[in-house]
Amino acid sequence: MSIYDSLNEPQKEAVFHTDGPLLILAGAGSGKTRVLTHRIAYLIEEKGINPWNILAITFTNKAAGEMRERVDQLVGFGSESIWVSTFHSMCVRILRRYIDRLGYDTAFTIYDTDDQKTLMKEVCKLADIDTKVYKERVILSAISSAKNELVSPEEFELNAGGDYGRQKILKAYREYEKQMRSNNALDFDDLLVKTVQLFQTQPDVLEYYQERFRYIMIDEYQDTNTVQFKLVSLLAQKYKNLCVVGDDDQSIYKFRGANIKNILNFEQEFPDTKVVKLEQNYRSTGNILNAANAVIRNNCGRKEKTLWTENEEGAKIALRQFDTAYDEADFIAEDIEKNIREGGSYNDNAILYRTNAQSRLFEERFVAANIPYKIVGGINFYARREIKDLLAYLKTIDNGQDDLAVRRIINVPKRGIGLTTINRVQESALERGIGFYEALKGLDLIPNITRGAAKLDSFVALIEYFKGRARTESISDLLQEIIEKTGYMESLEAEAKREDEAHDRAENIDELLNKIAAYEENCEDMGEKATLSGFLEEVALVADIDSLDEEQEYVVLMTLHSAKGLEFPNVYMAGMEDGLFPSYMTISSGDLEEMEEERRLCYVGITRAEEKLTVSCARMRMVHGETQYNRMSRFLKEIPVNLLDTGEVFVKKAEETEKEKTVFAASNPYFHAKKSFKAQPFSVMKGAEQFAASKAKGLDYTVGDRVRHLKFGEGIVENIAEGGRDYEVTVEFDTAGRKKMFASFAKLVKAE
DNA sequence: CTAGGATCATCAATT
DNA sequence: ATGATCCTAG
Repeated sequence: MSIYDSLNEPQKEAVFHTDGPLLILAGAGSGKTRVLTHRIAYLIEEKGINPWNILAITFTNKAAGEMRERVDQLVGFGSESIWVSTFHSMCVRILRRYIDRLGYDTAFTIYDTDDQKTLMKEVCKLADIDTKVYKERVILSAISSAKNELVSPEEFELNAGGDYGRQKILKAYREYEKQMRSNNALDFDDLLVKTVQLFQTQPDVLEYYQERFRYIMIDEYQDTNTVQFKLVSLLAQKYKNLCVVGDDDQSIYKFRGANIKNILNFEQEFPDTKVVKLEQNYRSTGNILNAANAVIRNNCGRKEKTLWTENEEGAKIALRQFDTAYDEADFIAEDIEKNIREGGSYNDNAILYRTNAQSRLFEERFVAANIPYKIVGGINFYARREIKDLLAYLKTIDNGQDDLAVRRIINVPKRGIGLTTINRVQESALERGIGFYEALKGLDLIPNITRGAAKLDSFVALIEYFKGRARTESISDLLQEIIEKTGYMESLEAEAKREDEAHDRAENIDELLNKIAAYEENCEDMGEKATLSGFLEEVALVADIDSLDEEQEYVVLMTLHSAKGLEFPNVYMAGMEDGLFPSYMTISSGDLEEMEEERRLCYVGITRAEEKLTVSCARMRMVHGETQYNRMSRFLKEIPVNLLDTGEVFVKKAEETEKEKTVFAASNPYFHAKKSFKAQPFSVMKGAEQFAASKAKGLDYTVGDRVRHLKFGEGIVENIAEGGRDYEVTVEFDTAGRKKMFASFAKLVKAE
């Protein structure tokens, strides 16, 4: 009896195929983690591979930890020398060792999204870019896509051509790179890009890692992007022992640059690839699986496969529609309480939603009902103000080159150092080509600093003092001292606007101290030295999901994206409404591929459920402070009715919806209400469906056109929605504001 | 020059 | 509803 007997045939095939490229197409819940861990065990035990030569890449740190644990259980030894990590952590480890070859200091700092935005603001000022026209976010995402596609500023220039907007972005890209370099900082994308650059320019480094990683495994391969693919192919080039596991139906990170072609074209990229399909699902009941299959079937660009299961049919999928989002939250809270009364435990339940904002309603209900819960995602712990402030102190002490960090804390807590003074220092630093902190140390060289000088001096003295302490104290003690010496807690009290705010923030700081202590302890266990930079690096790469603990008794709330790779006995998918999921952006863009990505997300959600799935929607909800009226999500209509339990009240309505859609729509009081599509002249023009619809009816105007109304004057058509026997037209009038009207009554005329 | 208050825009998903 | 920018008083 060996550990491999419990595997099914295709699983065994995958485990025993150890040499050469291997593509495992693993449907949801088909036991891919089992395959990966058994494969590692097989490599070590049966093939005598040194664990040291194995690299496994997972999507989250949490998954990495679990994989190590499970290998440990199988093999009993050696798992600690397997390199299991995420792409980003792997790159950091490599870069800490070799990035000096690319002209960076190995003590580089990692910028998160907030830092990037702050820096971009700066960049736009320097490059004379109007952030009203080119938003920082937009520029940053353009740069990020460029990096993800391995497009350098030089190549970007070649592609930009004469396009004015592209030229602006190019300018920002150049300046951004320059600033990043002088701050000795890398953003998330850089971690990957620089590693690829390192491998491409330093053959000896590449050779070293190729030798080291003779067997490579990659999980969630469908969500890798172009850089990651490049990285992997460089590493695997020599031995070609590359095993990737993925499911094209679960690719949900296209917006982040994930390239589905990486999986669809794997066989072309790596000739002689063995392909194994895992189609037996062990996770979900028959009904849940059938619903998932029915939904995903509506997508075109996918590898054909159908999941099947030997599990029993199980309960039907509960579909509930409510008048308001409050009712929805009430129902779910009550339903969970009911489950608990019947002997269930909190951590069997998960609530999944499309946007983080939806968590608030549930949070309120749960607090009121005394239900323990944990919200994953939202504002990252390390993105909170108080945490970022304190980390900025640590960064300043650790790496004086990080201007952003220094500027963040120079007046926090308030020291009477204002913007003007900071700008003077900045200018002087720029002129002399040195860092901000360096400039601070040579104050006397800066003109026009008179009143501020004393304050700046004492700030520098404070930091220098801390630097001295950092050499002898532990990180925890250092942070404690920073908090005391700066009077940070007192300033929190003074700044707090809300009752409890200071208290909440203080709790977060305690949590930070705990995390530092845990890090120091962990280092001790591993026999490594706990360093400030080590801690800062760990901090930069943790995702909220990493803190999820299955043993803890709480209901988990998170976005559908975060739920990837997890499973729960009882799952609620909330807010299943057109406009929320799929989102307005997707609907109004008319982009088929985007819609398919949303559908995949829905598929991911459904397949998280083991025993019971509840899908729910509300007719009315507040979004961004205004009331929206939404219809049931189109994805729900793709689930066959015989798999659904619609509840007594709802049954009638569901039938009506099916048979007499128009009548139902017209009699629905909410139908006439406002559906606010925001004005999006460019994307709306692409709205092919809407365009076709309005044309078909013979309206002589369409979205984006200027029209004239008898009473309201001229305006722009923002939206044309089909409903009942008429079209509902939304017009933004120049003088009368936004109005919604029926086309047959409004008598709108196209104006030119 | 700095701090505090008022006004204004923005608002998917994540390492 | 929340965070950034503008404006004014000290």
